[in-house]
Amino acid sequence: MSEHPWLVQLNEQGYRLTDSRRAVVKIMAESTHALTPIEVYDEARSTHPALGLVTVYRTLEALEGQGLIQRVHQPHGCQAFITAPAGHKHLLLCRQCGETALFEGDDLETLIKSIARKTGYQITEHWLQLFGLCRNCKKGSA
Amino acid sequence: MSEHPWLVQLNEQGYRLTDSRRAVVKIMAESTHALTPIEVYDEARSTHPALGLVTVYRTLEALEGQGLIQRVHQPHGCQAFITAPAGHKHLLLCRQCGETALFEGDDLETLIKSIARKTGYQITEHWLQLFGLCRNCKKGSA
DNA sequence: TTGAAAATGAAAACGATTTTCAATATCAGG
DNA sequence: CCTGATATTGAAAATCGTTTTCATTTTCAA
Repeated sequence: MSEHPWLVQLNEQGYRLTDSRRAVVKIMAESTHALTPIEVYDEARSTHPALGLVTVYRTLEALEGQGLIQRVHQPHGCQAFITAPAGHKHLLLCRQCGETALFEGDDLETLIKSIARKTGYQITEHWLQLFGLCRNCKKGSA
Repeated sequence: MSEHPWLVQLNEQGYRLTDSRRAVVKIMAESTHALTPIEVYDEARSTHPALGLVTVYRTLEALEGQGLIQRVHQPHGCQAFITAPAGHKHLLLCRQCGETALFEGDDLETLIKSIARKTGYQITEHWLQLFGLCRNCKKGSA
């Protein structure tokens, strides 16, 4: 049985591989939507009914620590997670169905440098996130 | 006694003016840092010791509803509020002292249009936030 | 001045997250 | 393949931030 790359990475970092972790990783790695701990819990129990919510929290924490998932901030709450993009990408979220898309955004360099000059701040990090309607939801609401 | 503009606005919207609201408004309107409900509570009680935390929550909710304050999202939490800027501005936060600065950022139009074209999303809102060190904290850590 | 209605603060309820802990599962070494 | 040290688990309890409930107080229009 060959393990998912995330499990391999966790294992290399000293984490043991358990069915609970496998169940959580499967759900998170395959989702195109941001999922809250409870949502992960509910979905993952279809594979592994004995799973506890506590373990979901702990596994999400480990995955976040490894940079494999990231927290998503939204107007309605900030508990949901998605797969972390490789490289520096920004997030685009559908307000209706929650689908996420990613885009490169480093045209920001110029803007950021100019802000740094104007404000005297040394800027170390930036968050850019867009909200809207995905292709599908756009049709539905037209 | 002439009231703070925020209180005038609340009053015009049908809210009654109370000492509790005056205390919360005073703290929020004068702060240059993002404040959590508990921080507002603690600071406001120096003026009005009888203040209850519940009333802080309710007043912050009213102020947010009026667009006078806004929630700030940070890596460590998303419960803090700051004065809402007039017009569309973006946020710059000092990671060390929490001081906030604002800047205009509508050079984003081009970027946003291009993302919309590429992804098929209809983009309705954007969040841009920068983190770094303010002029003062930069010195301290050098 | 008065009284209806809004607002208050204390306490209880609530939901999400964390901690505690005894039982279980993993996996390196024999 | 066993075995055992130890990481991991899930249930329950604890905790934290926030919301609701409710009897009392305050505001403000009449």
